[in-house]
Amino acid sequence: MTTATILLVEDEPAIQELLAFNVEQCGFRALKALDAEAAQLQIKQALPDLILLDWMLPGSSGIELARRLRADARTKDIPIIMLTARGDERDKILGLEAGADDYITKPFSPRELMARIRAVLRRRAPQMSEEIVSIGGIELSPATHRVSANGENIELGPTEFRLLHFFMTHVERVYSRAQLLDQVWGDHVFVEERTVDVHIRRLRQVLELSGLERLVQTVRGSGYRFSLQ
Amino acid sequence: MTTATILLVEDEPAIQELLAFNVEQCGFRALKALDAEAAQLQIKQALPDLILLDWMLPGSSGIELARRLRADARTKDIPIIMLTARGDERDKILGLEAGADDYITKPFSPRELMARIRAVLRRRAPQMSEEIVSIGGIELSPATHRVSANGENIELGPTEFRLLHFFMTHVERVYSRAQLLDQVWGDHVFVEERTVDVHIRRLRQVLELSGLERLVQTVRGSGYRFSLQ
DNA sequence: CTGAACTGTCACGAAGTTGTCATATTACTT
DNA sequence: AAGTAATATGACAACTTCGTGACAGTTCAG
Repeated sequence: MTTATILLVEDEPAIQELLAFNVEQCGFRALKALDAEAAQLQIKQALPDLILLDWMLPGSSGIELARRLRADARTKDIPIIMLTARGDERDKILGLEAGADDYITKPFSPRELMARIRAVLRRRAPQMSEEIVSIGGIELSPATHRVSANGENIELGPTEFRLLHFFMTHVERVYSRAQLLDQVWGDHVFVEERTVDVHIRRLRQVLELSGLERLVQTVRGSGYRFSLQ
Repeated sequence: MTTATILLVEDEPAIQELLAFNVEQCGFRALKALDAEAAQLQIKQALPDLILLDWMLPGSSGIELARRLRADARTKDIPIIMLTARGDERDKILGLEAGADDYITKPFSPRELMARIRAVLRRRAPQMSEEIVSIGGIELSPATHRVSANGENIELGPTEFRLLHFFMTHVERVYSRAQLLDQVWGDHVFVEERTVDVHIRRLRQVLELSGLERLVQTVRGSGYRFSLQ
């Protein structure tokens, strides 16, 4: 779950600051744009995960920007939440028509804003894989978050679960500690490479408890490999 | 099947009366609301089987109301037929997008209106029949809003009921707090994720009182799972 | 109006998880 | 066989996540 980037398009600096504060408070990264042109540049470069768009912008209107974004294949899937003045029904309708995902009327509480942001991001979030991975007597189901070896249930911590899932879908190949950190932990985390060793050990321990040995193999000087023999 | 209740949301009293007359003539029960606010109150209390909604309302628009209803888990399955002025294509498109099930243009014949009402009710019928869900000794009947475990009756609050219903129809799979909020509370309900924990606890409490344990399981770091094992 | 039922939020402690280190063990080289 | 580099392991403190009881705001029937 990498931190989502949110672009704030708002011409009033004071409000923009407020938004940025709230957004960052909740652990998101905030980008800022004061008008539609600046916004478009930012969007092309940074491809934010969500756009918070004030409907009343100087020059090119917010609705215009929304239309343009929806027309471009690269940006048409970026969700938009629009900020509108209270009770401006026409704007709401036009906005939703132009492809906004949700709207919020000023003034709004930080809590409501955050709730809507999370709701929209959640709705866009990719579905978790439904597919059951099965290999060498081990069965792993991401949807139910269960692992079994020869029918017996296995208990795994979150990290060991992800690690095993990765290995089961990348059999036979050797991965360095750095690669495993990228793939299983995420490429943004700062963690000692040796930490991988520890989790490999924990995974081995649980697997051996179920009579499965030598599945995770050490390749001295290179990394680890998941293999059936 | 009990007589269906139909809510008429129409600001023009004369037209509302006409609608009520026609509806009641056909053996349905008619509720009335003159604006969106009154409508929302009625809906929450009476849970009508169908809503006949004029698109042009004073204050908060019909589209607004429709969206709100669709966002709330309790009301999202209530069918909506919208009344539009002749040939207002934009409204039709928006209306269907917002979740209306059908539309009818003014002026309309009573016969046409009734035909559409019956059609929509019929279409929803299979869902309304709400077969009893039964699993692992628990029986849940959406129609009567009752739950029993091994024959013994169980008392559940509305939210716990919906939560259990969802779990019973989605066994084994793990759901995050966010997903449960979407599915059980509704998309646009803004509630802290931890609130889910509290309702899970309340549900567990009641179930354990009936000798059913470990049905709702915690999957640390991921969410919750309903499972018989 | 009053009391009961229900809901959402919070604070706190309990329980589980994680990253890191020190030390032991192993594998390889010479 | 000894020396050295790489890996395994056990311990542990910091950190997250979860369970739980309390509580205040609402709704609603009587």
